[in-house]
Amino acid sequence: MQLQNAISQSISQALNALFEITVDASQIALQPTRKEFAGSFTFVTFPYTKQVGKGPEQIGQALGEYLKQHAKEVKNFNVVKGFLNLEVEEQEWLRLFRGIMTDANYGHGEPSGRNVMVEYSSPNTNKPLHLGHLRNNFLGYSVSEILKANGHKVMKVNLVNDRGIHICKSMLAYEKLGNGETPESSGMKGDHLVGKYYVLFDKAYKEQIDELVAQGMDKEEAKKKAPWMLEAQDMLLKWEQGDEHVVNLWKTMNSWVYSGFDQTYRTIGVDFDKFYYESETYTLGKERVEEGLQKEVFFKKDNGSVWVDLTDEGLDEKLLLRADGTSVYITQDLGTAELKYNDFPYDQSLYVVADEQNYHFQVLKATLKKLGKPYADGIYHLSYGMVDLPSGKMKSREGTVVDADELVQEMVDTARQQTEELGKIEGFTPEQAKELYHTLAMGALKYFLLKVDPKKRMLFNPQESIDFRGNTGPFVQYTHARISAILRKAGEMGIKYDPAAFESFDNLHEVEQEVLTQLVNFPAVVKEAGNLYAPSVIANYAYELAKAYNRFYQEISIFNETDEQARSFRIALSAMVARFVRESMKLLGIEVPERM
RNA sequence: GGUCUCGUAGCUCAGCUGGAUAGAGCAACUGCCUUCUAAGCAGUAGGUCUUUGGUUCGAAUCCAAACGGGAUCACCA
Repeated sequence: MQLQNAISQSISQALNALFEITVDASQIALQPTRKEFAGSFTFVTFPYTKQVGKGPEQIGQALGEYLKQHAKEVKNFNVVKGFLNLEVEEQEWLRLFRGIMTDANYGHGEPSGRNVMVEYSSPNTNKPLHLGHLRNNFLGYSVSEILKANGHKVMKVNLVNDRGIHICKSMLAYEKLGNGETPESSGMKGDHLVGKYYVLFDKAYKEQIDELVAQGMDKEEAKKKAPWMLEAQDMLLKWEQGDEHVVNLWKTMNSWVYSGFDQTYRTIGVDFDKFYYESETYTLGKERVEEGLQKEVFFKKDNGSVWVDLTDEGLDEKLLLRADGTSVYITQDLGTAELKYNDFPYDQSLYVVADEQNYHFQVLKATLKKLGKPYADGIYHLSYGMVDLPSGKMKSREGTVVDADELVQEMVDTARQQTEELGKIEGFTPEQAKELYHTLAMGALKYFLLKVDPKKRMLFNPQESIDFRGNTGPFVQYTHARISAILRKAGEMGIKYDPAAFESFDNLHEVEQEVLTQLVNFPAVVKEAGNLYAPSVIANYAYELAKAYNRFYQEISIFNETDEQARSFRIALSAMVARFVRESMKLLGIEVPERM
């Protein structure tokens, strides 16, 4: 970073000295030099030909000569067409490297003073988590870590969707068919037990519809008139009236689900600073509607329903309150936005929610803007695509889902199998082995879901289990394990590798240079990932870093090196790679093993 | 139909605010373990960057249109 800035400065000066044109250093973009050419940074001269009145190669030559003389960082240069490739003095690289070694905070932004709230997970309490939720959870957790690394204060929240007709469905089915079954009596995890009754409801409901249709009823009509649907609606009404029996059932079943979720959250390694429950927030928002009516940014229709007109924003009119005065989905969100802001005055509020709700969040933001809320601008919908199966979209009700707990278990099994096949399990206690399998399984899974741009839909094929080779989590983890072995050995041999141990080393090998370039990039990568809310940027970086290191590892021997300074440098380089692999993976919520 | 979004190798995906001959992994094929962990490394092969126009010295990248996939447009959540 500083290196590039220094060179940009010099180029700015050179342009001024040679051609008498003024270009601010911040406007001078350097790009990494392509592998085929000598050099580290490339400056493109085409854009300046008009201003200067000379050809691109001429400019490149003149600039190169000037920089070689005047810029201490520049060792040499070459010009290919309009591309000025600059070779950097090795001492500069090594100076940077020593700086990184002694800066424990390297790559982490200074405290920004900005507050960011990240809402993610936000499950329904009527069914267990599935693969789609995993993408959500990993994204939310990782983005939070990345934002923290950028110096922001982050609050992770989970808005639990614990009320509504869908919850009543599983409650009703349980009452009808449950026979007092409990997680203890059935041996099922609580969320799975409740999910079972949700599916049972749907099955019975469909049969009832078919029956009514067979009796000659219209299908839409049948959907509304099916007996269990009517009963579920009745149950919802009772719940809202505080009916003791219904509320108790609700509490019981919810507690089962929560203990199930807790277990899953622990397993997958995500957590939250605060929980909101929709059962406590669903009445909020009506004051906001009232406020909007007073400010005359909302309007009332003849039947008493309240609307906001967003046609100027390219959206439609949107209902905010029903004619009977009850709230709809968006009403609640208006309320919770205010509640969240009061709890934690944020500069930004991220909602990690699937892209099927893109429209909803546009409306939410536009509506809060109409209300003149100061926090409206900070609202950002971090939208992500569905995870598709080869058979198409996942649907909980139809049972065509990849269950999160099952998937994790399968990954653990695969990890065990692979490790055993490779014979890498010697010297592990059973506990250590178990821990390793879990680390690898979660590494593979998280990396798989996070390396892809969130916006894109992605395909998951359960038949082809997630890979442990190539561009994967375990590949990166493996690199860390390898380095750990080296560091252990260096420790046993008593080899020092602090900056003083390679003080006069200055003979960088090409592959070492590449590793170093990657290390130097880390802060820029963290920043970019933070600006874009993109864990994929980090994942790709971790992969590139690991790849560069593996090449170095293969080509250059460390312990057979007779030059002590060179040997120390290589160990130090390894140690730094391990450190930034670990830090990158931490930003993805992935742990790295010492041995594997 | 309106709006949003995606379209890059057989498959899954990278390609930052436009730059050189478009990159990885998987799958296929070739080499490399008596030397720091082969979950690795090196290599071969695989492309009309959906199409057509535009802007530019220069376009996978920006703009427009078309085509194709997906989402959404409820007094559901």
